[in-house]
Amino acid sequence: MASRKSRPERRQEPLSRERIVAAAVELLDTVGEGGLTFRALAERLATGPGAIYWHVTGKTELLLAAMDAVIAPTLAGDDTGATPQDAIRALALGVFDAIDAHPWVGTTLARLPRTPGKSPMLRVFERIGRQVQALRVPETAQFTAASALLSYILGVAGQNAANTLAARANTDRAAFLDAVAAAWRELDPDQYPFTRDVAGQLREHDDRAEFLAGIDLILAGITAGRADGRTRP
Amino acid sequence: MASRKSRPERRQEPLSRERIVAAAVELLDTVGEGGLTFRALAERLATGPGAIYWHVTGKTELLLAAMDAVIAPTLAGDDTGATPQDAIRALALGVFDAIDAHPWVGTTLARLPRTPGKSPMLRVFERIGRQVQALRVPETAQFTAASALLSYILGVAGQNAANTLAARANTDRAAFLDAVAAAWRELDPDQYPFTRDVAGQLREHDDRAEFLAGIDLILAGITAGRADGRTRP
DNA sequence: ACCTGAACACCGTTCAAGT
DNA sequence: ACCTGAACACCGTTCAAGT
Repeated sequence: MASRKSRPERRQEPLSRERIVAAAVELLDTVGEGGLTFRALAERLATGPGAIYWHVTGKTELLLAAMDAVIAPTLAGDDTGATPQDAIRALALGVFDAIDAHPWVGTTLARLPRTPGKSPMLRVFERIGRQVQALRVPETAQFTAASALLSYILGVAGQNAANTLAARANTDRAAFLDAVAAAWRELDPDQYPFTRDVAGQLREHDDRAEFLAGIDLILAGITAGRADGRTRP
Repeated sequence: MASRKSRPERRQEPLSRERIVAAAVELLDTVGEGGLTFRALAERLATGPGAIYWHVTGKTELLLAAMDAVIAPTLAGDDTGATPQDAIRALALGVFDAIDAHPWVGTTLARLPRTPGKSPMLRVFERIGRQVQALRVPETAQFTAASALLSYILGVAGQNAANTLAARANTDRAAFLDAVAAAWRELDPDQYPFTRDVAGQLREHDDRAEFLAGIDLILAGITAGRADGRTRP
């Protein structure tokens, strides 16, 4: 239809919000949160740092846009057909995997200032909420249930991202977990009896499975006592 | 017993880790995370920035120490006498209140690199874990249960801290919640039906009560199906 | 042993000047 | 309208030099 240059020359592509955000994600994935710099970004886009400010108001907006670019695609799936529980599990795993692949999302989430209502996490909240409604949770309890699920997801995301980054800084994940387990076992038995007890479980533990088990715990709490009857007749 | 100057002259007090950490907490409380600067800290302590490095290895260690100074006192309480559920609620509320009073703790938590095993949150994990054991959770499920509770607490803490900071930046909390609710109500009904539905509940909602309700949800999940009998006989 | 403060190698952001 | 890049006002951290 429309005419197209057969060889688009990379250097002359005009700057745009999308190109900037894409470059930011790439930079964040490659060199981490500390590597996202207006100077580095400008160099990658073959301009000066000032040019970026024409398309983006500042670093905060850039980070929000980068997060959204990573999170939004994981919510593209269709929930029809699955049970609400399974839809929530799938949703949660999608966010988990996205943050596992882009740890900077997890560590950035907590730090960003809340513009009223507009956050990449609102998409997740909405999707969870719809499934909570499908679970037939009473209206007054829906907000609590959806918030609890989202908070848990964000909490794990942050922890897991921090661990991923720490593991990356050291050698690999297995070695890192071993180091943590070893450190736990050397704790003062009077002060840390429980932590020492469970240190052994750290080695063969699967972050993803553990995450899902926590989701199931909350789901069980949400639906507790209204399945086949109440505990007190 | 030992002789003591009656008027300790403030200016000559020697520098020490404790004084540095105390000044850091004060600075963080007063001017926020962005306000903690080695230069500002040095000025408050009447020295040069270099002096601080003699007592502290860098900014990360300083932040960890500041967090620990705020969190550790909230765990001083004694759990004997209370039910495990109540002990966990008290513990969780202590952390919640500490982070509510010092929002920078919540936003800092996720970002800090994990030194193997040594984190201010390990204290919380240990305390939760002991109560999970007291709940008679099977050994293989203890780690999952304690982790889920901790992750939820951290997730809420981060969210709440971000909200507190956003509210502080705007006018007050009530006005901020109103602004969020208004923004939610203006969302596209096709894309955000649930969020629009619950926007009304945001106004009379109590963060602390909501937090506790989430804890109870997880506790219910942890103890589900083993109180007065199983759902399937 | 502990402190000082200038200096180094960076930041985010702004803004006159260009096209 | 959009881009350039020097300049401003900062950072964390280091380190020779002092006491």
